[in-house]
Amino acid sequence: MSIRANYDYIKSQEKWYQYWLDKKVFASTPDERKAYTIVIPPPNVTGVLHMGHMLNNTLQDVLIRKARMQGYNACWVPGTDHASIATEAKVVAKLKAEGIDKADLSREEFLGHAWEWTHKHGGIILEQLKKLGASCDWDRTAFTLDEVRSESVIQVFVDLFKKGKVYRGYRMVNWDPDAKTTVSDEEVIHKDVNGKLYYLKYKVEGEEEYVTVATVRPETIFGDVAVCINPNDERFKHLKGKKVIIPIANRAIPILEDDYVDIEFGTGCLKITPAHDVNDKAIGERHKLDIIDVLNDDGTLNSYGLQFEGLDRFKARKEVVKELEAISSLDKTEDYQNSVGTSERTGAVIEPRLSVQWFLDMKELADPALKSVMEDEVKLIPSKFKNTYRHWMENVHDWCISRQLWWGHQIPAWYYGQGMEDFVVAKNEQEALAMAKEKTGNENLSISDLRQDADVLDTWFSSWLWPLSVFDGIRNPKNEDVSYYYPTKDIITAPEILFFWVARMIMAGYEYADEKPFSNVYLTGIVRDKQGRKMSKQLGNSPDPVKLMEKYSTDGVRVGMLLTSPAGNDLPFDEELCAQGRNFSNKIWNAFRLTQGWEVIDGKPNSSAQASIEWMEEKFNSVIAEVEKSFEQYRLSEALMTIYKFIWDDFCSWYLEGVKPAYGSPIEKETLEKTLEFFEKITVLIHPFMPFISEELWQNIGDNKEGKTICNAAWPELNSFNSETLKNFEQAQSIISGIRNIRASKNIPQKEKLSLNIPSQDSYPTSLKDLIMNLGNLESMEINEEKDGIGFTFLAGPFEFFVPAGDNVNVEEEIAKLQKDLEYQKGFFNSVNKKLANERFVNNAPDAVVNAEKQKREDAESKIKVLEERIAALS
RNA sequence: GGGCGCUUAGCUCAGUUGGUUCAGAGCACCUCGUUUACACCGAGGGGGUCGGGGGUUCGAAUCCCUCAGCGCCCA
Repeated sequence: MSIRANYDYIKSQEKWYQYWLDKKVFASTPDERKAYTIVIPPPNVTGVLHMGHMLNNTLQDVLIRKARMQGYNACWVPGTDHASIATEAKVVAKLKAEGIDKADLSREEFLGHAWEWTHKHGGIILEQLKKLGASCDWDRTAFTLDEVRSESVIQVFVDLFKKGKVYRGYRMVNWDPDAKTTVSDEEVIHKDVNGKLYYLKYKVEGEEEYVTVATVRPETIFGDVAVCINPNDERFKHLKGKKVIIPIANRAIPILEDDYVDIEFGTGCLKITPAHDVNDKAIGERHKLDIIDVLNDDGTLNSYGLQFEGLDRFKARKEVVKELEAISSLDKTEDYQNSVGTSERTGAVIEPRLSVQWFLDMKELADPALKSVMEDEVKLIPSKFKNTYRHWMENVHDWCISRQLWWGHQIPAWYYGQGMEDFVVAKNEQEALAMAKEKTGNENLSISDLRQDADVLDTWFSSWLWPLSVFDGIRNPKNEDVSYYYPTKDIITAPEILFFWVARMIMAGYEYADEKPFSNVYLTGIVRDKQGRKMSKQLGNSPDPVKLMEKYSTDGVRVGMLLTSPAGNDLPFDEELCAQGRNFSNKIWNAFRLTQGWEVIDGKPNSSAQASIEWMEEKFNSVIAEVEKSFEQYRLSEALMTIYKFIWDDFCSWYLEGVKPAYGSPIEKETLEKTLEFFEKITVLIHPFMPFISEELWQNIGDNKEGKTICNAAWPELNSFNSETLKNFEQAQSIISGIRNIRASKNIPQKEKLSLNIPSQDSYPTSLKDLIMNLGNLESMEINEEKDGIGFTFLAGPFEFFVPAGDNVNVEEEIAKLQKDLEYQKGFFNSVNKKLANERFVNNAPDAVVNAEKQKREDAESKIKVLEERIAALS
């Protein structure tokens, strides 16, 4: 292979991804192995990759690649979401730009445009996922609006209707006047805004008196049907049974009494507008009041708004206030902070509106879904989300599932008359006709008498079936795939859609498979910019992940994102992180380069190399143990950091330096073989995180790689390790560091060989002598307690080492340094001593703790002695 | 308004049941180095009264109370 000083990642990435596709490495079919399944959170079909996807899909890829190497039958199912409201909005905007108005199109024509748009943009995001190395089983790519998924959705709707859980109701819903559709409670974002509270005067009919009501929405006075007071309110007793006149409208409405009215709040007098407020509607029902809706679909006032008809509600508000002022019906205006619901999708202010919609009764569905999370049958990671989850599930509302859109699954309900109950729900037209005939007893009904509901279902009504529907488990329960792959293992998603999606998938899982959909829910954070702002298209603060991958390599960006993203925490993104990832990649590349540049001779490892090899065996196993522990807890950042430090510090800085032959000298064959063996294991270790460079190197280590891939290489097994070996090596490391420290602080050149006097045979592991001499660049290392000469001392463990150093020594400086050290040790000794003198400590603390303190005291004592002797010798 | 969570080095975060290894890691920073894999580098180093106050305990970053600031969810 060519050995460039920098890794050529662009070529490598293309080459290996294609290789994996050609070899069908990611394809999965049921077999005798255990399955490890992840279904992708389907991105919007017409979307493009953003940083959130990058993070989310890298995490999935790490998990699935590791599982694959561990011998599981790993299956990561990709797919896309039709994203009803978002896609329809995009298509409408696109048509508008071309001068076409949606209202002028038939449903079929519009859907034609929508499909065209989908086909044009649909593949983009999946191709981008390939660029980031996603090891999905592409043969299984699913779409929420394809045939299998659509039929599944319809089947579930029909089934839930039969079970009485899906129903049609005239209810207050959240109306998005921009998209002209309802949205679910979960899609409404409440924002605090500074508004005004208007005090309006309503004249009492036949009297010269006025009552004052406070409202934030004066434009709704046209929908008023009553004014309400608390029955216990003494101030208004005399008005009972009278009527008031709505200003401008000049319509008389009754004064009613209801406990709901808070005597303390506002004026104690409440206007009742059942069409535009949930609470008003409840009062209206109690008093059997009319409902007057004053708004059109698009948020403008209708004919009830009289001269304000056609004005948008906010414009109308201003005009109405002006008019009220002009006719002296405005008492006063106050600043008022209130909460306003806005649409998650369009940002429009949501209007509460009464209309006939389809709902799903959630109560029974929620029970098993709540239980499974509370009992960790389905684990939330991090678990702090359990509380939020429980709160939501215990207060779950019925789900409004109909949307006044065309792009989506059309509701399978057919109407045959004008009555509220004149409809049937069926899988298709034929069945509907048969049912309608039976229901009406009218055998003469024909298809043309049926009219299908024009609305489509909420997008989440298809996504909630995803873990089952991707395996066709709704239409064909117990089919081979679903039996094998379901329940899936992990789902990786953002906390924002915990309720939209995760909770509902759990419900659907229990309802349709009698089993949880996944075992672990890994909740990622939000990717933010340096100023902590959420990355968004509008702000333009989101880097293009594809460009980043081109600049820093895919592996580099993956590492950069993973290094700083513990589950549930936001990720303050910084390009520097990608640079760190790229640097790491380059470090590994060059370590490999080193191993390829040596001349090789037959032979056994020299003593320094032998010591390094023995240590590396144990170190590797201890690292595996640590990594495995992190993975168990889904602490992927931690696992990666452990590997990062292991490779950079332990393998490159210590091991390779330990086995590296002197310049120009050859390496023993066995040492090189061992080294490459370790290297191969290291490529395996980093593969889940850095799929490309690991494959590139793995292919070049050892023989018989023809046609094979690291993707299927065995993940290292968990072995025990000898901690004595590790401890000995650490002692050698601190001796070497001591020597290096002296060199650095005394300006002794790296090349100048030094001698080392060691206090005793026990002060260091003898098998590591040559390693110490090698890495410390020593010419001799002798047991010699004589430290009276001129030189420097340092402590490694409890032992004192001495470096004779002739001319380099500044005696006064040295004594001052030793004095400072001595003072510290004395202080430390005193504090430990004080602790041990405390009877209550000695009596209450566990023996291990007390003994440790005693050991500390002993060590300090001997250090003090050593330092004092040394000072005396120098003085 | 109700509920939940967070506050540890300049930044991002670890810190399991209070006690060996408890004040840590990575990055950033400083010093030195044109060494023979890598300057996308090496060796070495500095930096925190663990948000404030109080309490429990022989002992608190860790448990309790309280105050302050921040964030999330719900209405």
